[in-house]
Amino acid sequence: MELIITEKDNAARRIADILSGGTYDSSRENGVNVYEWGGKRCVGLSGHVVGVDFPSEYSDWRDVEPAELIDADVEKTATKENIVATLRILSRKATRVTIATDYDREGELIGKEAYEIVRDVNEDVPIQRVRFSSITENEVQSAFDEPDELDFDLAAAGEARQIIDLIWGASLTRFLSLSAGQLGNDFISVGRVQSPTLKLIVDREREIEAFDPESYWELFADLEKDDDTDAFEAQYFYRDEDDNEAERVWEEAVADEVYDTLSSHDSATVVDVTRRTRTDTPPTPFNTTQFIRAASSIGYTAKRAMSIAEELYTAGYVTYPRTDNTVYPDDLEPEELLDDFVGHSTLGESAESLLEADEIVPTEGDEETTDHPPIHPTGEIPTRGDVSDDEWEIFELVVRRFFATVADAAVWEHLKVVAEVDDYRLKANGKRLVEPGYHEVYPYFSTTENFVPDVDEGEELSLSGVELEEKETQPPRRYGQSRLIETMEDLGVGTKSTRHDILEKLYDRGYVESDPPRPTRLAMAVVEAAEEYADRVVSEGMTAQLERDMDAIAQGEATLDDVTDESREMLEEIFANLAESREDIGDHLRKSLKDDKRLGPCPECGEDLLVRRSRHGSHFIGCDGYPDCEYTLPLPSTGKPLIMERECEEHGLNEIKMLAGRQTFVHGCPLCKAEDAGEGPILGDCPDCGDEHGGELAIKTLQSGSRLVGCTRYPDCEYSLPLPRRGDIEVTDDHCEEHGLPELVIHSGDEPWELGCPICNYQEFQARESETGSDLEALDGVGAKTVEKLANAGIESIDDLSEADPDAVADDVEGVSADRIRTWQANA
DNA sequence: GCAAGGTC
Repeated sequence: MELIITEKDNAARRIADILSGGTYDSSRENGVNVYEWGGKRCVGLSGHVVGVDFPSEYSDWRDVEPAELIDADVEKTATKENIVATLRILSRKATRVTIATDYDREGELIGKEAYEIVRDVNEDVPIQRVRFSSITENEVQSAFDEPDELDFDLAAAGEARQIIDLIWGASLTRFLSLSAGQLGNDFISVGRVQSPTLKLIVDREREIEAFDPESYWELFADLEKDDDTDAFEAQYFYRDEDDNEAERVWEEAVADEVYDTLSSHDSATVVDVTRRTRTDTPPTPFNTTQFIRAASSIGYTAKRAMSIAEELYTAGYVTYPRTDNTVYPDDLEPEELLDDFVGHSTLGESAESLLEADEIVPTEGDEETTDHPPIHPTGEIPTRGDVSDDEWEIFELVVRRFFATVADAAVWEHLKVVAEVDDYRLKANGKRLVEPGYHEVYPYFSTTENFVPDVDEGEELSLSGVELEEKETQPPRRYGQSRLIETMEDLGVGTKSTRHDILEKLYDRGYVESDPPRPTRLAMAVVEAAEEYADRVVSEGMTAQLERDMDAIAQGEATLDDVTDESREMLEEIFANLAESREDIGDHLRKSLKDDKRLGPCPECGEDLLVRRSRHGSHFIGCDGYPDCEYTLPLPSTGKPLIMERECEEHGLNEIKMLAGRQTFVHGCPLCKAEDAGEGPILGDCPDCGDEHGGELAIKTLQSGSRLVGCTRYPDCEYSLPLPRRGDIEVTDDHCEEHGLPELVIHSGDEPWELGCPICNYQEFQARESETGSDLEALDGVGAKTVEKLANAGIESIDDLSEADPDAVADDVEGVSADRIRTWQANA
C-alpha cells in the first residue's frame, strides 16, 4: 500500500481525486479523513503536527531564571495527537510513502516531521517527496511521475528558525513579564516578528507626538469660459527654489498680496494648455497581502477578510487564500474560467464582455513563487442564499479582481490649464476617463473625473470667487492594518499566513488599541526597553539575518548547530547586560501600565483618576489617591472600557468607549455622564449595604437607555433590580409591607400596569425563570463564564441566541465558534 | 501564561 501525505485535508482530497480519476473512497480514522483507491491511501495533515518546546521542568516562570532557557533542551512533541496516531497506523502497513506537502520551506519541514513519524514505526519503507505549485492535473501527474527526495537541509533551515524564535521569544518575554510582575494572562511579550511590527507603530507615534504644525495658505479661484460651459476651480502656484511647482504659501503677507491682486481682477489669460493621455494598467493577481489591502478598502479588517476567504476556500469557491504568488500558473485557462460565469445574473455580463476580446493576456505581478497560485475564483459560484452578505461581497471582490487581471487597460486624458493674472499663475488639472477598460469590471478604484473645459492659449477667462484658505501641516498618519501588513511584507517580516495574526496578537497583548492601531504607553515602554537592551529583537534586521542563515543551511554551507549556537551566544550577551537593569525596566513598565489607565485629575483631590476593576470583574473609575481619596465614578456594565484620545473640555478627563463587539458605544466623559445621568427618586434603604454604609436604592437610567433600581453606592455596592425597558415609571405612595419600598406603576400604551414592589417583582421573576428553566445555562457545555461572555455581546436568553447571526456572535465572543452556536440554536 | 509557523 502506498501512503501519500499532504499538508492539509483539502489538498489530500483533490490529489486523490486527480490520481484516482475521481474513483476514490473516503473513510475516517481518529477524526482524520483518509482517501483510498487502488492500493493507495492519501491523508492530509493540519500543518505542523508536532511543535517545539522546553522540557516540563522549565515551565514554572518563577522557578526558572529566564536566561536558563537559552541553553535548555528543545523538544519536539506531538500537537495533533489524532493525526500523528493515524499516520503511525497507516505507516506500519505502507510499502511506499510519498510526501506531498506544500512546495515551500515550511512545507519541507512539515514533510520532515511526517518523515520522522513514519520512520519511527517503519524503518525500511522507501520515502519519497513530490513537489508541485498548484493542484492541477498536469502538475500533480508529472510530480508523481518523477518523484524526488526530501530536502533535509531545507527542513533544517526551518528547524533553526523554530529554535531561535522559541529561545529568544520565551526568554525575553519571561524576563520582561517577571521584571514588571505581570504574570498570568497579562504577560509582556516579545518576539522576532511582533516586536519589529510594534516598533513600526511606535516609531510612527513618536513622529506624531513630536510633530510641530506649521501654518500655510492656499489660494483658489473660479475660472469660466465665455460660453455656456461650467466654471472650474483653479489653484494659485509658484516656482520654488528647485523650480518645482508649489501651492503652499508659507508667509501670510505674501498670501495676502496674492489675494489682493487676484481679487482686484476679473479675468485671467490662458498661458499654457497641456494635454496628455495616460494608460492605467489593470491590477495584478491577488496575493494575500494585496487581497487584504483590497478588502480593507471596502471596510474589512485584516482578520475578518482572511476568515471569510478561508471559508470561501473551504467551500470550494476560491483558491487557497495564503499565497505570495502574483503570477497565474501556465495551466490556468482564463477563457475557461470566464466561461463559468457566463449567464450569471450579476457577474455574467462582465465575463461575457471580457470574452469578446481577441486575445486574453493576464497581468503578472513581480512575485512568482512555488507555494500556491494567486487567489482566484475556482469557477464554482455560490448561490446568494448559501453565503452571508459579507461572504458574497468578498467572493465578488475575488472574482472581479480576476476579471480585472484579464481586462484591458483604461485610458485617461489629462488636461492642464495655466492662466495668468499679473505675475501670478493659476492652474487647473482636469482628467477624464476616455477608455474605462478594467474599471468596468472592477469598480473598487475611484474613477472620479475632474472637469476642465477645452481652452486655447491666449484666451481670456473670467475670474471670480477668489478664496484664501489658512491651513496647518498635518502630522503623519497612523498606519492602517493593511498598510502595516504591506510594510511587514516589504521588510520581509512574518509570512503570508501570519502577518494578520501578528496584528491580532498586538491587540490581545494590550499593545495597540482602536483601528487604525494606536500604541499604548506599555507598547512604547516595551519598545524602549528592547531598543536599549535587545535591539535585535525590535529590528527587522533579525529576520533578515535569519533568512541569510537559513539560506546558508539550505545550501549546505552552514549547519543548524552553527546557526543556533551563534544565536544563543548573542542572546547570552543580551542577558548579561539586562541583569543589572531588571528593576529599572520593571519600574518603567509598571508606570506605563498605569499610564494606560489614566484619565485625568480627580475633582476631589487632584490626583489621577484611573480605570479600575472591581472584585466582581466589572469596571469603574477610582482615584489613584485611594484609600485617602474614595472618589469613584461608575462605568456601564457592558463591555471593556477603552480610554479615547479625546478629552472632555469641562473636566479634562479622557472620554471612554465601551468595547463590546457590535454593541460598542461611546460613553463619553464619565464625570459629565455621572452629572447628567440624574439619579431618579430614592426608593428606600439598600438591602445589602443600607445598615452598614447607608446605601440607598434609586431609579437609574443607564447610557444604553435601559433602567434599573440600583444602590447609590455603586460601584462599591452592586445591588440592583431590573426594570422594564419601556414606559414611564410612577412611584406611588403605597409601600410594600415586607420590604418597605414604594410600589411602582408603569405607564405604557393605553393601560398602566402595576409592577408593585421592585424586590417582590424580581423575586417572582426569578421563581418563574427557575420553573421554566429557559436559561442559557441549560445549553450543552455552557457555564457561568460563557453566560457572562454571551451577555456582554448582548445575548441574555435562548430567545436572543436563536435570533442571532452565529458568525457575528462568534466574532464578538471569544472562545465560542460559529459552529457551536449553530449547534445550540439547533438544540434550543 | 513564553515565539512563529503551519492549518481550521
